[in-house]
This record gives sequence, structure tokens and C-alpha cells, in this order.
Amino acid sequence: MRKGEETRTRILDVAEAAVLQKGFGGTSIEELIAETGITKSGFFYHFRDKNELAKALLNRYIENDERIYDEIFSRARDLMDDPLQSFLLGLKLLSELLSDLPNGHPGCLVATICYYERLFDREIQEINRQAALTWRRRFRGMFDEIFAVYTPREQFDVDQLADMVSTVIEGGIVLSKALKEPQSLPGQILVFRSFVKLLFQPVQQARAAS
Amino acid sequence: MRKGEETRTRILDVAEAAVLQKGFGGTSIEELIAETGITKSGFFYHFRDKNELAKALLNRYIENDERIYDEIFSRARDLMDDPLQSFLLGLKLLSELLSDLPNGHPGCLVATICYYERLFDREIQEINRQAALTWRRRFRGMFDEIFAVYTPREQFDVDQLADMVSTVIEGGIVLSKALKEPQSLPGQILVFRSFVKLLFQPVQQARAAS
DNA sequence: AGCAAAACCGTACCGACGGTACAGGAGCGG
DNA sequence: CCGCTCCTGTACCGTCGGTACGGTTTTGCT
Repeated sequence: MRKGEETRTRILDVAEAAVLQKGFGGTSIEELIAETGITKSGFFYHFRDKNELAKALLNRYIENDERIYDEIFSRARDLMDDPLQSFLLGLKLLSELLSDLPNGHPGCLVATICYYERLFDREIQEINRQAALTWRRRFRGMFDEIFAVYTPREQFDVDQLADMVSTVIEGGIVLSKALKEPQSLPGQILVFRSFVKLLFQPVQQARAAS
Repeated sequence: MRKGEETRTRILDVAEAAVLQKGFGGTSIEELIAETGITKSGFFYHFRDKNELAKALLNRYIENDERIYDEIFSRARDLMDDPLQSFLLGLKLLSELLSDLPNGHPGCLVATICYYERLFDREIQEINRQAALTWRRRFRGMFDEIFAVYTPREQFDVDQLADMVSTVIEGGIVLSKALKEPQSLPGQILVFRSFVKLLFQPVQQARAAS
């Protein structure tokens, strides 16, 4: 039982790296079992087919993603009392975290699946959609708190504003990968951070705020 | 010669739609020739292998992409004399264009290839990189013009600011696809537009500007 | 220690797919 | 009629996803 989980995890580790580099279609099962050191039978013991592998991979990725967001923004919440300052700090911490990845962000599985939709069943597409909706709720909650304290210089739909966080991250990953400039992603996040700062900056003076 | 080009174009049309829905690995050549109505030999007469198909596909996509950008922003330039107003109008036109697509944006080939990098040769990755750099130059030029007239409320690296346009578009496409909300992408572009407006808005009053 | 379930391995096989090779033919301009 | 472009047809190869199924080791539990 313990052993089984370990092997399963090892398969998922190998698969995740491969899928992020070559996509699902470009990742062969035979290649996975070769690297994992198990046989084909062993693989199909753990996953009925490639679709189930994708599902497990996606669920694990999303879980981990949420954990990281939780850590970063709860730490930011601990350090800053003000919701705006806390959010801005969170973005900074996120940017720093991504900046420290030696080879840049490996890629987002949610995005990978977006560009593969027709290959997977509705269930996986729905998991993907829920992940994006969870991101929206998370950041919407933060913006709601900010709006309770600050008056923005311009009116926005809060959901769209919340989605902007995910948009910048996903887009930043794509651009970073295309340009082969790992530092582009953290940079884009900081640009967005400045925009948010600008949005809630009091009209009069341009000081205050980190 | 004319006939050959026509067939080649038809293959590319079918391939582009398929690749954007299922990725390169998920698109089989046999499926392409079935839909195009030619034989396998016919296909390999036009393209030596899948890699060359990808290259042709990408080049055509980028060309078309550039054409659309040219049209939109040169039209905006004709309608507005001020570089900022012209840029803001361009973003609005872009948003409207994307909003009118019945099934939403089909996806960006540059992004598709990003998530497939290891499958293609360096040449394709370089074409992809150059495309992103061309976007950067395009928007950087616009921001340079704006900076010559306006003083921003916050200092930015101009390249990073220029990249933000591509980031928002690429990220918006991913989010739109993940959420299955076609209107998300044009919405995100408008949010970004507001941010740009905000950035160059004079400190005193919040009127003026579109 | 003994037993059952879990966690594999080995082998054989299938159809689909990417790709190669090569022979040939239709249509067309010169 | 030649030669070129633009294909078709056929045959074949290796890889891959997936199935089937029997056998074996490992593990946890009593």
C-alpha cells in the first residue's frame, strides 16, 4: 500500500515533467515506464489509460498550486494587516519565488490541457474549469477586502480584475517560454503589481505604499 | 503551381484548426489527409514531415497575426492623432474583434508550440521566439511614442510594459479556454486598457481620455 | 508463520499512426 | 512529344496506446 503510492508518485513526477515539455500527445507511456523503471503492466496497474493519468496529474498539480498560493498569501497576510499591502506583498513574494526557479517556470498543466481539450473527456475539462474558477474566487476575495477599505481610481468588474491575476501568470508563462527568458514571468507579475498599486493609490500624492 | 498552392493551403487550413484543438501530438496526419481529401503520398509531397508542417503552419499564423495587428493599430492611428488615444483605441478595436468571434479565440499557435518545445527543432523554437520579440518591438514602439508625450504615474521598463500586451492576450486566451468563457479574453484586454489609461492619466482630474 | 491482498513482471498481441520507398499517372506549358 | 508539377497506389517498417492474462514477489495483518 505504501509502496504502491510511492511508485504512483514516481510515475506522476516523471509524467509531469515530460508532459510540460512535450504535451500529452508528445509523451509516450513507454518513455514514462522506461524512466520510472517499471513495466507496461505495472503502469496500467496504476492507471487504466492515458486519460486517467492526465486526470491524476492535473488534480495533483492543482492541489500543489493551491498549496503554494495558500502559503504565499497567508504569509503575506500575517506580515501585513492592510489587505492592499498584503496583496501587493503576496504578488512580490510570488514574483520572487518564480524568479528563483533556475530553469524558469516549467509550465502550467491547466494551460497545457486548454490546448488539448478535444483529446480529453468532459470530466477533465471540468476539473480544469473549476481550477480557473477557484483562482477567480481566491483573488476576488482579496480584491473584495481591498475594496472595503480603498476606493479605486477606476471602476472594474471584480471578477475580471481577479481573473487578471491568472491571466498575467498564464500569459507570463507562455511569453517566458516563447522568449526563453525565465525572468520575464516574474517581471510581468511586478508590472501587474504596479498597476494594482496605481489603481488604489490616493489621487493626491504618489508616495505611501511599498 | 497554382493548383499546388491551393492544396497546400487547404492542408494548412485543416491542420491549423486541428492543431489548435488537439495540439500537434494529438493531430494525426491520416486525419488531415482524410479531411483534405488527398492521399498520404500527396501530403508528404507538400511537407517532408510533421516538423515541416509545423514550421509552415507557424509561419503562416504569425504572418496573419501581424497583418491583423497592422490593420487594427494603423486604423487606430488614422482615427486618433494622439499616440495614447490611438493605442487605447487599438486595444478597444482588438477587444471588439475578439469579442465578435462566435466560438471565442481558437488559440494561439505560438503558445501551442511553447508547450511542445522539445518536440520541435531549434529552428521552430527560434521562429517562435522571434514572433514574441516582434510583438515586443511593435508595442514598445507605441509606448515610446506615448512616453514622448505623456509622463507616467509610475516608472516601468518599456520592454516589460510592451510584453504586458502579449502577456494579457496569451493569458486571456488560456483563461478563456479554461473557463469556457469566450468573453473573458476581450474583457481582460479592456481591463489592461484601463490600467494603461490609469498610468498616463494626469494626477489631478479623472476626466479626459475616452 | 501463514495467508490474502497488493503490487507488480512477462509475454503476446492488436490497430493506429508517423514515416519511407518507389512506381506510376494525369494535366499542362513549351 | 518532352518535362515538370502534382499528385495516387501500394507495400512496408517501427513505435505507440492499449488489452489480455498468467505468474510472481512484496506487504500488511492476524
